[in-house]
Amino acid sequence: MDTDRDGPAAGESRTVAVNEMDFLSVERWTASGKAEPDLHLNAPGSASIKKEDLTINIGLNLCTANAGSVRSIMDDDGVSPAKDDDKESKSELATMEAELTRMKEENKKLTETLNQVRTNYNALQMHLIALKQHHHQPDHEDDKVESKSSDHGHRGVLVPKQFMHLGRAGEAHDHQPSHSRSSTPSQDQTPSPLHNGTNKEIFPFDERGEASPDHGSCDVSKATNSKSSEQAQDAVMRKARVSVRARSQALMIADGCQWRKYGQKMAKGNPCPRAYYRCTMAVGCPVRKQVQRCAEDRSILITTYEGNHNHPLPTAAMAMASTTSAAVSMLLSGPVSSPEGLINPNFLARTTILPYSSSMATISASAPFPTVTLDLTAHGPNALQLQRPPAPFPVVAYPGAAAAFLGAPPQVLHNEQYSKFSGLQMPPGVEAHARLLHPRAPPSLSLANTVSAATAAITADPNFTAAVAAVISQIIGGNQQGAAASNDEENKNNDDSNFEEKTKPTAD
DNA sequence: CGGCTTTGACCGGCGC
DNA sequence: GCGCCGGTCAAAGCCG
Repeated sequence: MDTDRDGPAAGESRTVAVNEMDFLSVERWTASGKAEPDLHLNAPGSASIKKEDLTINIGLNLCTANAGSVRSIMDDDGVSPAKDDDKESKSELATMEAELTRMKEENKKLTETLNQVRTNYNALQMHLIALKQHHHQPDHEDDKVESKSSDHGHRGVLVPKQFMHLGRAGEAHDHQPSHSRSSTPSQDQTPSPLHNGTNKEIFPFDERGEASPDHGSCDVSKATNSKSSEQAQDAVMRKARVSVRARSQALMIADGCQWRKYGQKMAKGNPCPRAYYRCTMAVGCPVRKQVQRCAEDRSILITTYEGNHNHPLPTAAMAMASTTSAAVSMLLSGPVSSPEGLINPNFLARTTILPYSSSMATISASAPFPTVTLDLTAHGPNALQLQRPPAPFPVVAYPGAAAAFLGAPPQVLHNEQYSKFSGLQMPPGVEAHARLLHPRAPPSLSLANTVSAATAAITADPNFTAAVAAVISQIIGGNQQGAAASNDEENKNNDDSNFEEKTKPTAD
């Protein structure tokens, strides 16, 4: 209880009451031994928060920590030192309870403030990145950023849409013409319940991928044409997808969502028909998916997701969703020129720590739209492929692959998930390496690591569908709902078992 | 009877 | 401008 009184050495940072909001819970101890607020958003280029925001830290921790933590914090503040063996503590206890209640109420407001801070942080980072991009590519990149932000100036911040909202849900607010008919449900959908009001939440399957305007060309002159580039950009924005290749004999993989088939077409170059499904778990959910067998190997089922759910997902769905969303985050992170196209340096840097993934990132210039391909069938180095348009994304690079995911609820990927990953599938030393790269890794540890681990785990298991269910669901789904995780345990298990049951006969 | 699948028609984007 | 192609619609039929 008194441990918090003795702070670490001066200048040393420590984390207090690690919890859902631990990425904000950093104190810096000064030479005087006094903890002074030094809050950070745990992200690349983290932005400090003003001193008055210390209340965010305290309030949030109070609401999530146990009573001991509460007492510790209060001790630090000298408000009401609790003494368990003292009868007089009764009144102090009442005071503490009142204080706790007050802070819980305050927590709601602070959470909103926090969301705003995060929004502003992302906005600032986007702006910084845009400036950096401008520094490296002064010809045209910034023009697009500025034109883009001016188009959506009603949001009040200079943030490329690409990173603020990856899914189709944003279309309703963007007043963009849809490529489909105006009567489609996606046009008038309501804001997602998962949305925290910051206009930047990344949903599971949130992969509109607002990206390159000139996705089919590197022509600079074309890029300087703001009008045409915007149009092309809009087209790509709607099209970023996540494709999952899985070896299965089933009609489609069980991903935890309910789907309704609304069409089937014969696609060119593939004798197998392509089936079109839309999510029916909620009215107006814009998520669609295409299911098609691979022309070369018909035992491989290719499932392509597009759009973002406007409803909470079951655990099993969250598992796949988180993984694919993470992949999208990487896809949309910063580009780096390569002879073949574009490679995200963060992705490479992080994925290559896995022995399985020495060359996981490959670029397909044939992909008309940014597409992440999670190849769950491969046992070789190409288990995870990134496909993006051959041209650079016009808006900005996003140097922190995980940063996009920071927009998602922090419980999506978290400590336990990471440790589960580590314990289950990460090779020895990899986790240590990862932590070396990211000393405070768990809360926002690179998505690349997560996906890489998932891919490695899956590819290491010949029974890949069982691996998908058992590994990803356990890792991500087990904690995806924060406090509800424990309650979901049974559901998770059920989902997992269902998943396995559905897919088992198909997994070789 | 409601929900789902099937399937031909329709629409829009894109390349030539 | 035309044709190709991907994606979607919607009527009809099926199923529990």
